[in-house]
Amino acid sequence: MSHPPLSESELLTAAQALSGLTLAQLAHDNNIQVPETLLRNKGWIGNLLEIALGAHAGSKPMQDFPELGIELKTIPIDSLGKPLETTFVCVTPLTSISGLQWHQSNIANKLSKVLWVPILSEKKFTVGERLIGTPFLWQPSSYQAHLLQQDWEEIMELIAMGEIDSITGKTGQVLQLRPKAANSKALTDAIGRDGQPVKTLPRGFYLKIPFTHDILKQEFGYN
DNA sequence: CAATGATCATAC
DNA sequence: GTATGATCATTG
Repeated sequence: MSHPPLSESELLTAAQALSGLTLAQLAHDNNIQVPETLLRNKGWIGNLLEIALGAHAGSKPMQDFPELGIELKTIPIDSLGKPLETTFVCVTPLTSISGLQWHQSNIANKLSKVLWVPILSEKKFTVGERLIGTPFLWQPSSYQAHLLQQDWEEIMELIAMGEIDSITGKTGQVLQLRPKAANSKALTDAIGRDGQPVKTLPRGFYLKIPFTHDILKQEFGYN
């Protein structure tokens, strides 16, 4: 598919039609070469699915399918359906954040509706051998939304108070703040302990594995 | 061996 | 550098 889907059902149907395909098959269908490893192609799977589903290509801070209000996320899983990695959501704003509310944040918008595409990515598989699982649409339950908002507010409060360096990957129940940069020497503006401008490592919001695991269990059940 | 911290490619 | 797509790899 080279055009954007016109409706939610069209998108879901197109995505589910990919279920069972290997990444090599999908890559071939889209005239894309399969890398031997993801070491230098970390976003390859996500990009492949974007192309296959006609997602809005671009580097703007918005959903993949803005007209449908849907964000596309691939998620690597093992044979038991457990996520193998955390899920990156978006870059975290570190300045001009006073008064920013959860409901107007980029992360809340992106997580308001997600098309999850599980990829069976066990280590014994080459990239091309990995299998596309069953895609499904998800919207956070009131409880999940509450957990996300709580973590977001805790983290953003610390950032606003100039305590970003006290935040680690352990902060938060379902959401975490971690580096999101080219390397550990990258610098961006943030708020210092006395409210003064300081330089720090760019950060991003990630969904912790137990949280995304729960989403998958909720969809597919245990076992 | 899970989880946190570090890193890779690309467009602009 | 920022924003897109994430996974790598060292640490505990």
